[in-house]
Amino acid sequence: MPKSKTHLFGRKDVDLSEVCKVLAHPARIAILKELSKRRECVCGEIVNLIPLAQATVSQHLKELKSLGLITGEIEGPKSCYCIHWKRLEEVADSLGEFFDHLKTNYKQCC
Amino acid sequence: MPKSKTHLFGRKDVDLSEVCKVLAHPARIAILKELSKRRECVCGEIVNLIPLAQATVSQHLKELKSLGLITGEIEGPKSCYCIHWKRLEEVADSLGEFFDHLKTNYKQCC
DNA sequence: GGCTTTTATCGTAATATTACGATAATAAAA
DNA sequence: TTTTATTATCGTAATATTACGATAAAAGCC
Repeated sequence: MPKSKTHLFGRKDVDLSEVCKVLAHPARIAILKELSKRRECVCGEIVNLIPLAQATVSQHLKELKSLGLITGEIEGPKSCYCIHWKRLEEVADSLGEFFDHLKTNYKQCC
Repeated sequence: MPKSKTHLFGRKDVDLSEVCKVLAHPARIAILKELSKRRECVCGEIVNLIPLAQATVSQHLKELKSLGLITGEIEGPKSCYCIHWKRLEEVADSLGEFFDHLKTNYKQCC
């Protein structure tokens, strides 16, 4: 596509679309689900649970991290990824608010 | 990217990611907001409200339509797009359930 | 010190998305 | 019937995403 046009849209719309973009891949959905299941952040297993190459999983983890949905500390041969619950709540709320906002204008028309 | 790997993931994860993909563009967020404001589906205006070329807006509308979020009837020089509220509710619910599902596993760890 | 294990990053190819001009299609208006 | 207005579709270029092999980086173990 020629030049990106995101700057022509409102901050809120862009933010929301970026949240959705991060969630717009089954691997990232699956990673969030798996991470939520585990009490301890033994997350080396993530690579084995996701049917993609290690490098690819690492890339998906990075995107989740960039949105703040997960936190990760790596110590050499170990890593510790887990869900950043506070941020997850924020993200869930902003999506919820978006739908609620649409619904406040509900007027059946066709 | 080489071959798509979506078939390696569960149906639910894929469905949810596709919902998010459709919402992952500020123009489509803006279109939904604008459509929700209008009682009547006079939607030719949409093109003027979105800072993109007509062809591009039409393409975004098509994607929203493909997910069932909007309905559209075109009659020659007029069109009638509006929000498909029932479907919107479904989509909102599936996202809400996803976050709720994650939260049921909430265990603070780091 | 070298080895092992785990994860991140780099480079790169394949594919998907985004964007728009040009054009076709549609139905009403003149 | 010819014009006019509106919207969809086609073709195509630019850009973004996805995926992976290869390699680097980190920290513990021998």
